[in-house]
Amino acid sequence: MKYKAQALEGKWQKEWDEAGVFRCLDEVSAPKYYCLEMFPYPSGRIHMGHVRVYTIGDLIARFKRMRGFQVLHPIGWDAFGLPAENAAHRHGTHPAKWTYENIDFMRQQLKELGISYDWDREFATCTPDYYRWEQLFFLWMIRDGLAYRKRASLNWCEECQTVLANEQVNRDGTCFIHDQTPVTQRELDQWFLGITKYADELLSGHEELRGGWPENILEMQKNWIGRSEGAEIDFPLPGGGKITVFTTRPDTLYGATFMSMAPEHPLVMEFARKSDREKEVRAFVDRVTRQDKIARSSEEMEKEGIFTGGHCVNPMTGKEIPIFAANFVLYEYGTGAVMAVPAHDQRDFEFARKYGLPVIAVIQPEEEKLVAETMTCAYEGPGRMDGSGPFTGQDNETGKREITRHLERKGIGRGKVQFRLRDWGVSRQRYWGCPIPVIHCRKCGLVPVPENELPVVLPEDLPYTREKGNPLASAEDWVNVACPSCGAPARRETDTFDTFFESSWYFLRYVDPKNGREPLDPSKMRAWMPVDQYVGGVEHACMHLIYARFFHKYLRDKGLAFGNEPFRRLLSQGMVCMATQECPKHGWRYPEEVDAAGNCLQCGEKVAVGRSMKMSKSKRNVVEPSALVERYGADTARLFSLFAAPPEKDLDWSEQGVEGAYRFLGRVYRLVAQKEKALCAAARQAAVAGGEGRRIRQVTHRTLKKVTGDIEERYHYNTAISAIMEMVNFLYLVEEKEWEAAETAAALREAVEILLLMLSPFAPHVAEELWERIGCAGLACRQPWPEADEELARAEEVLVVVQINGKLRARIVADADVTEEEIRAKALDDPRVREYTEGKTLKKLVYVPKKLVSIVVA
RNA sequence: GCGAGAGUGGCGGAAUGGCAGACGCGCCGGACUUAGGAUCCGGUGGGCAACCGUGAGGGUUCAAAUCCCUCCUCUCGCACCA
Repeated sequence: MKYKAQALEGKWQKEWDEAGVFRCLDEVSAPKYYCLEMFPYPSGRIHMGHVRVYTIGDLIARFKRMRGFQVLHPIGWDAFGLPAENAAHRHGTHPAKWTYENIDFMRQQLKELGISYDWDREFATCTPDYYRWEQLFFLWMIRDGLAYRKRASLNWCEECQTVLANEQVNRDGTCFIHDQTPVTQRELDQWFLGITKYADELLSGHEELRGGWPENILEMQKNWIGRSEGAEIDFPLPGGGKITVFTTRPDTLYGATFMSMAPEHPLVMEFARKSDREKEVRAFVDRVTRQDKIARSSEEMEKEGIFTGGHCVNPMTGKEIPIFAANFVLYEYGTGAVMAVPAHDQRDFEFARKYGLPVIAVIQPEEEKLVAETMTCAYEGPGRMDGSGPFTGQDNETGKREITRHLERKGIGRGKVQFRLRDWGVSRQRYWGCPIPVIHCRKCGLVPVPENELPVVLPEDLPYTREKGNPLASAEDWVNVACPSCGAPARRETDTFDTFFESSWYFLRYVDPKNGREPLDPSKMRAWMPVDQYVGGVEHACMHLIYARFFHKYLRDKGLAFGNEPFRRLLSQGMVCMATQECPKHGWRYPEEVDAAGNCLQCGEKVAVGRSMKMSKSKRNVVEPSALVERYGADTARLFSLFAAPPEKDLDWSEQGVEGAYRFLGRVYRLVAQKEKALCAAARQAAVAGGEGRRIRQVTHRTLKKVTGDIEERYHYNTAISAIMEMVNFLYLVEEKEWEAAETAAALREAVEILLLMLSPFAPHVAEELWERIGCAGLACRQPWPEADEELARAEEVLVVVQINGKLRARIVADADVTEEEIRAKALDDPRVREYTEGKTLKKLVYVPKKLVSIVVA
């Protein structure tokens, strides 16, 4: 009679596996549904964040299967990446070994959770069978001019003799391994992908996604892409040549009194050298380039600059203006130089006041007249053009267009749409990644590896040491090759791809994961894409999701993908959080290092309970999924994850909440087990009945309608579960005799069957077990989702509340088909209402059908 | 700093302009029991009450947790972590 999750879960996982119920076949007539969760990085073990995403995805997959869809629900491993190298560095384990062992362990953990994956489609991105195709895509991209080389600056540690990721740089600018060594910037040639060519389409594609994607994600992407309209303007240099700037305010051109350049801009040092200011300018540039880029763009950051010694000419006024290097100008954005209009840009204003540069107001607002000398801040709003030659008097929006036209006619400027989005740097100076299929030849330069020589396989048998940077560089057998073009000795590129490369197309490969002839089979792509539901963390809002959309568009242009957008719907789930515990002597404590009374098990001191934060090993506020499954079973872990919060919100982990979920499943189990005999004896067809039978059926169908809507339309699984709980509470209160009487027993059998089917996507193992116990044929997870009987689900009575002057004063029960007149009369006649309205004038009466009557009296 | 979110009982949450607190946890009481940290049943925002209550303050409305403005606090992302 007792609910024993463990034995029962193993049994059903085996049954599902043997029946192959989750294998997704290509040739089926049912409509397709592609449900995908963001694949995991094989970091070692599953964490609660994984449990949450995969449970949400599985709920959707199982639900859609019951809804009659042929569901594709795959899983794989995002298996290249930095942690494998860090592990190698720390523990001496080879990245490949570490990765494959982690995959084996985590696969087992996912299987224990009973997630309904088609395991036949599993792959790891670190295998040549997968990455060979992205090497091919890259060769295409080179040919299409979408991949190109550019110098870019990188974090460099002299001690490691290698490039560092941002996360490997300490806050104080030192190396994460050698905390005495300052990280410097070093310029290297890198591969870039021209994602900005798709910038406009990535933005306009939002129209297609609207409705299926959360609005906040679209907003974040929009800001990330950062489209802004303006103009490029050439400022001639007195000695010949020019500097081009991008501005969104061509209307303020007459007010440009100096120019600011990014300290990294090569012209900065050139000007300095020519004017003997090299020393002081160099000092400034060195200091600023060491500053944190985020801090540098902050508005609060002190605006700093230095005169470079150079001048250029304002093309409208013909005046020479000085050129400064300034800490707030970013080299990556626009042209790395901006015209400074202190009267109409706050940053320029602060800068001009600080360095005593002229301020000229060229836009006048409606209400007041700006005088440069008395301005205390920049005026950035609209107005009329002033001191702007022939444009004076125009409205500034007209002025933007007119000045741009004028510049275009004279050939010294042009209208330009600028994006904040930058081209994607994909080179990584690392070992554990996909080799970039290029060969460096002395004579021929960069030579792409010929397609028929792909894949360039990453040698996994290299001894891995951190000592000399990327081990690929010293793998002589691998690095030294004959140039494919001239046959002379040449060297392979030793950089590997950014791991976002792999995650940008894995969802396409799942459709046809074993295809050895081609990366993607067009007919299968047409059949299965797009992904109908994508589930993943909000932290991927910009980078992964934009890269993946970009890849899909490129592959569409190559005729391999179809449609414009790969993910029709997106659900971005919140984080899993838990309270932290801190011992005054031993610091952060794992939950199992604290006793029931809240004392540290090591020293007995009282631990301080901190506020709930994202689960992380560093704070030790983590719960091991395996321990949870061992203790309560997978169904409890799943049910709690779905019940504790709606999917898009952060979830607070609570041991007691888990306990509650477990208790609920026990309650369902006992209910069915206790009534097993009566249920098996009951008729299989619930009749349209009156009395108690009808009441039972009403509860059943109302619950079914609510649960269906919560899953299908609202994506609120927590309220779906609470509705199921309410139904179980109701069934517990049904009297013994009703389980026996024929008519009510049939209604109760129907209730229990529907209950188990509703429970099946949430807690599939226990649902399966009980489904079998009450003598139902087949697997619960293969049954069609039941249809709610609208007639039974409909409310027969409505509760109308009466407000008087905004305060709730009475409640009225009426038939569901009540008319407005009836309810008005009934409301005004109610004794409680009369008490408040007696002797007063009725000023207003609002009736919200079947919900509320609002009376205003004076 | 910029961008995106969140803030409701003792706790997780429910209610998306219309009964604030569904459901669960915790707590209190009862039943059963040799026993209960099992199970089943009931109660549970505050206040004696009028009433008061959704981070703070203002506004719109017959009606605001929900819409608008100002502010506070917290979380996530910011391009080499995935």
